[in-house]
Amino acid sequence: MIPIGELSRRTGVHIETIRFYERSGVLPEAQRSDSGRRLYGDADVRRLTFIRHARQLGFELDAIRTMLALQEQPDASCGTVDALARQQLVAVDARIAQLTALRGELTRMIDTCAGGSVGACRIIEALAEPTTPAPAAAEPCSPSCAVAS
Amino acid sequence: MIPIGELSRRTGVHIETIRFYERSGVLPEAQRSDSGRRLYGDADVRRLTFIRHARQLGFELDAIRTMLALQEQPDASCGTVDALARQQLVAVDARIAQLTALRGELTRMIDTCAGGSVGACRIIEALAEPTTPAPAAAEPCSPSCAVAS
DNA sequence: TTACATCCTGTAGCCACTACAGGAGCAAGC
DNA sequence: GCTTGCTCCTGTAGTGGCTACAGGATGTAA
Repeated sequence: MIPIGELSRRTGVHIETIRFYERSGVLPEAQRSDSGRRLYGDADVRRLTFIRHARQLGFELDAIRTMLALQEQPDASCGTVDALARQQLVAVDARIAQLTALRGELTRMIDTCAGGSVGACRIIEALAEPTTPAPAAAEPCSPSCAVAS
Repeated sequence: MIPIGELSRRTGVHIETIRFYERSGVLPEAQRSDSGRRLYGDADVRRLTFIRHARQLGFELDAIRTMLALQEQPDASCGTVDALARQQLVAVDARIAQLTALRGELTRMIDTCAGGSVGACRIIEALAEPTTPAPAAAEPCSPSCAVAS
C-alpha cells in the first residue's frame, strides 16, 4: 500500500488530479490509513495508468468511465470500446484537418507582413476580414477548440 | 445602428458571447437605446469580425485584446502583432505534431482489435500500458488539450 | 524538538463560453 | 387596445478538466 504522493510519482498524475478523479467517480474511493490518509495498491496504479493514457489520447472522462465499467465485465463484447476508439479517431482527424487549415492561413498572414507600422499591417488586415468559408455556417468555438498546449 | 441580434447574425457570434465579450472588455460598452437595448454601428461589426476571425485562428482573448489596443495606435510598429502570430504558429505546429502521434497510436490500437470480448480486447490492453515516452516527463493535459470540436 | 515533507478538507479560480430564470420591450395583426 | 410571439435585458450558475490556494493535521529524520 502506497500513499497518494507515491501513486502520483509512479503514474505521472498530479495529487490534486488524483483526488479530483476520486471525487468525480473515475477512481473508486481509496482505502484509508488509521489517520485518514489515502492508501493505494497495484490495482489502483494500473487503473490510474489506464486513465492517464486514455486522457493523453484525448478520451473524455465520460468515455473513460464507460471503458472502466466494461473492464469489470470481461465477458462483454468489446464493440463499445472499439466504437469509442473509432469515434476518437474521427475527432482527431477532424481536429488535425482544421489545425492544418489554420496553419496555412497563419503562414500566409505572417509571410505578407512587411514589418512596417500597425496601420499598414497585413496581419491585422487579414484578421479584419470575415472568414473565407460562409460566415453564417461558422459554429462557435468550443472550449477545446484552443490551440495552445 | 443595429441591435445585438442583427450583429450576431452578421458576424456569426452568439448573442451571449457578444455580451460576454463586452463584460470581459474585448468589446467596448455598447451604446444604448432609450429603453436600454444595445445598439451597434459599422465599427462594432468590423471589430467583432476581427475578434471572431482571430479566435478561429486560436488566438486567446488576451492576445486579441493586445492586438485591438495596437490598432488604436496605427503608428506603432507591428512587431508585436507579428510576434503573436508567430507564437501562434509554433503552438499550432506543436498541436498538430502531438495529434498526429496520437492518431498513430489510436490507429494501431483499432487495427489490433479482433472484435472478441472485453477480456481479450487489445485496445484496453494498449491503454493499460504506461505511455511509451518516459512517463515521468509527461505533463498534465491542459484544458485545451482536448480533441473534440 | 525542531524542521520539514506529506497529507487532509474545502473552496475558489482558470478559459471561453453556454444556459438558464425571470422579466421588459417591441412590432404586427385583429 | 389587446394578444401573440419575438427580441432583448440582467444576473447567476454550469461546463470540462483540472489547478491553486488556505489552514490545518500527521509523519519522519536529525
